Amino acid sequence: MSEYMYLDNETIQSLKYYMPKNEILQQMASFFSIFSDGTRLKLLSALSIKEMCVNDLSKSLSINQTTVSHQLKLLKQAGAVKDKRCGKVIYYSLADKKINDIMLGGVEYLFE
Amino acid sequence: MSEYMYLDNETIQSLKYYMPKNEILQQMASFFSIFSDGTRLKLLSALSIKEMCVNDLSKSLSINQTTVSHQLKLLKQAGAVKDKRCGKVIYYSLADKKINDIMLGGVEYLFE
DNA sequence: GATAAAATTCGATATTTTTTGATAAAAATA
DNA sequence: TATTTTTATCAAAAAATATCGAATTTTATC
Repeated sequence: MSEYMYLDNETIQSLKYYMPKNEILQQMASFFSIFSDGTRLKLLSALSIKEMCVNDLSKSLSINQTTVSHQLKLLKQAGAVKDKRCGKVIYYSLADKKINDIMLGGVEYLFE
Repeated sequence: MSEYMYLDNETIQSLKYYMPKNEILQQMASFFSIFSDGTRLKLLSALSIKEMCVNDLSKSLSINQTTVSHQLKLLKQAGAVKDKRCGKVIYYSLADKKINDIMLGGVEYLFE
């Protein structure tokens, strides 16, 4: 059994040149993992309607406050949301309209 | 402390009408989880170049053959890849060009 | 039918993720 | 300053995932 079974040389060269490097693949995986959890998608969907504080997100979406805080932290680290403090309240919002576009891309693939 | 803190009625109505239902959010999460793993992204990237069989993917990408098979199964269940048997070989390929577009969307968000 | 090649399933393990209660920290207010 | 409100952190339990060797299944070929 040779190293490759059915791959032609041209494809092997293509793989060599066009495959993203492991580090890039890891960054992509981290980015998409943002959207791979229902709780986070729920938070992002809500924030696409209006900026909100932790407690209102928790109450309106029926998610434990600690969980909301934790997931918002992940979302912020990933650059998907930003925050703004007004007195004792911290308002969260989508960091970029593209975040919503990516979610819509998923909906489109699934339901169209 | 009232049920909501700073949410106005208009936003509460918007949430009621525009928030995706939990089942939809779960389906979206499942879909995006496809792209949330480096190994799967590597497989999808390779398949975006050319259809390939399990063994060639394993050899060319240096991923354990069992792992390749396992992840391809997940990718197939999620509708991201399709397969085609030719004799004893099963060729895998992207199910839809959109799968590649979504990966490119991630690259774009990260690096542009 | 026997053998070999290719892919899948199974089972065990290790790792990561998610969730949550308790608690702490930050800011406003009395 | 003491208290209340709002959010974040910590630690632990629960759940989900990824990987890989061994065994099994499927198909082709001899």
